[in-house]
Amino acid sequence: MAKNFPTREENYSQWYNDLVIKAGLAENSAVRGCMVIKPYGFAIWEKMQAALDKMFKETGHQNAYFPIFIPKSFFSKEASHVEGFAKECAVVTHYRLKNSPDGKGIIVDETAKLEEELIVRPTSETIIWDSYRNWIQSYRDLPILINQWANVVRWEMRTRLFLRTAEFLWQEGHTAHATEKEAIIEAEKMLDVYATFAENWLALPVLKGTKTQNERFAGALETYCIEALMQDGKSLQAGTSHFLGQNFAKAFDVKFATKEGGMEYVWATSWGVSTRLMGALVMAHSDDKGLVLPPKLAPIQVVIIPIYKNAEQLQIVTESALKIKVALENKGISVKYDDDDNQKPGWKFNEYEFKGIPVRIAIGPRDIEQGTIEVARRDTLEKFTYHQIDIDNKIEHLLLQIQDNIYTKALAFREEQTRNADNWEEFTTLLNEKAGFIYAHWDGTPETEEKIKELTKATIRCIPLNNKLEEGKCILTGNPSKQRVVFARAY
RNA sequence: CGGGGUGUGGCGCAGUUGGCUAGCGUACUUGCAUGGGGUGCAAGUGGUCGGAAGUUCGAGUCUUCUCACCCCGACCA
Repeated sequence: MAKNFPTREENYSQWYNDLVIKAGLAENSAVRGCMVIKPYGFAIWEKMQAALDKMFKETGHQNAYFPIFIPKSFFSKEASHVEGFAKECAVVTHYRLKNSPDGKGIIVDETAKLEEELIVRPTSETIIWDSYRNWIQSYRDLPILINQWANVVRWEMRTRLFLRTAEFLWQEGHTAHATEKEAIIEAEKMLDVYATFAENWLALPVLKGTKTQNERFAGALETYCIEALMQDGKSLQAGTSHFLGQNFAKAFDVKFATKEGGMEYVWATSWGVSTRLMGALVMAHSDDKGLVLPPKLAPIQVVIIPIYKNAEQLQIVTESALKIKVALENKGISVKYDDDDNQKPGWKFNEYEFKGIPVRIAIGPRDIEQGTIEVARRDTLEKFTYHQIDIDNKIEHLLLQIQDNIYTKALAFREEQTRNADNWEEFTTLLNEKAGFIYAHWDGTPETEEKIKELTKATIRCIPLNNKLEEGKCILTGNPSKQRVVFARAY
């Protein structure tokens, strides 16, 4: 199953594609650009959802659901929003099919043309703000803190499993506030939620920052983002949170009566993370032997493999194995006991390594005699012999250690791949040799950013929050600059 | 959407200037042995060669069209 698998060194992009497919996370479907998320991949996504959903609720948000279809006219109400998404929208024009007159298959019934065409949502700001108009009259109705879990469609030219697909799953938060300050605090708070999630669950260190004007969300006044570094030195935008100002309130005429009796437009935010996080998870931690999953997101945290020569031995081994399984499960650890007789232990070892199961326990007759088990950890590929006494606490502790180690390793990698460039030559040399994050001065103009992108394919990933101010000269134009920004090639 | 590449049992591949019954590895099924790092031996199942049309006595092989996927561009909150 996992043979003929390229190394990261040989072909990083092939390594990723093969890994996603061969580990059973997802596959391509009959529809171009759309993926099938398979049970193992979906189980990981569900764990992400559960953790995020809890964090959203803890910060006062409620879930709701808005339609997948958006009337075309809604879409054009916010000018920059339309401009940003128009090129990648799927459009519903008819609502009926009929048998083809020539008897060959089925065709669109031209008489069933929609009065107003519907856009399949690429994001839901417009349809949601159209509802908010009816929900908001007074400052007493604010804030509105809503999240929805949904699928969206963006007709991408070039797709890759999880990283960029035509249809993807995500959550989108849409909030409405009485004041600018409150909205900005909300946008920043949710960015923090994302960063915390990335670090604690995905074991992925992220840079928090704001986007430049060029990279900003269509319709936003400020876009906050978390950026993560992948093992090939490219950056991946892992989540965004937008301060939308009053743009959508004005477009959809959402006003509220203030305490003082005036009428004001509502302030808005939106924020989202998607199944792209699955791609980030894979690319950040996995190795040439397959997936490496952080324990907190692994659908199976521990696999137990029996070693035996005959039915009699299997029975004895199974008895011990199941005791361990129960003890671990009582600790809330998810355990699979694989007593499938069709595969040999060696085959299973490789298989579970490929699937990224954090901890593997092997137990055989020798262990039974000695009261031990063999424990192997996926992240370091080390093997240990543990006494069975107090095994639940030991494994629980080991899982925490693994989670921690995966994060530490990713952080060390990022630090190693983060450098300063003080002039154009240093900048291009770094980009060509190592990529990674490059802190460099930029004169602050969209034109310069555009030019740098043209010349090097590197973009400004973010302007870090709480960035250190420092006088310098733009690496391209030599114009004065007050701070370094983060450049990288990106997904 | 432009340039390049690949489509042959589930997966990975071979198949010569068109020629006979389309082959190999792996997986799968069965049996026996084996079992602490992808187990060995033996037998067996499985393919309208991506699809359509054409050239030909004869097409996996040649021609045209088409579809899908991969790589590089363009595009990408």
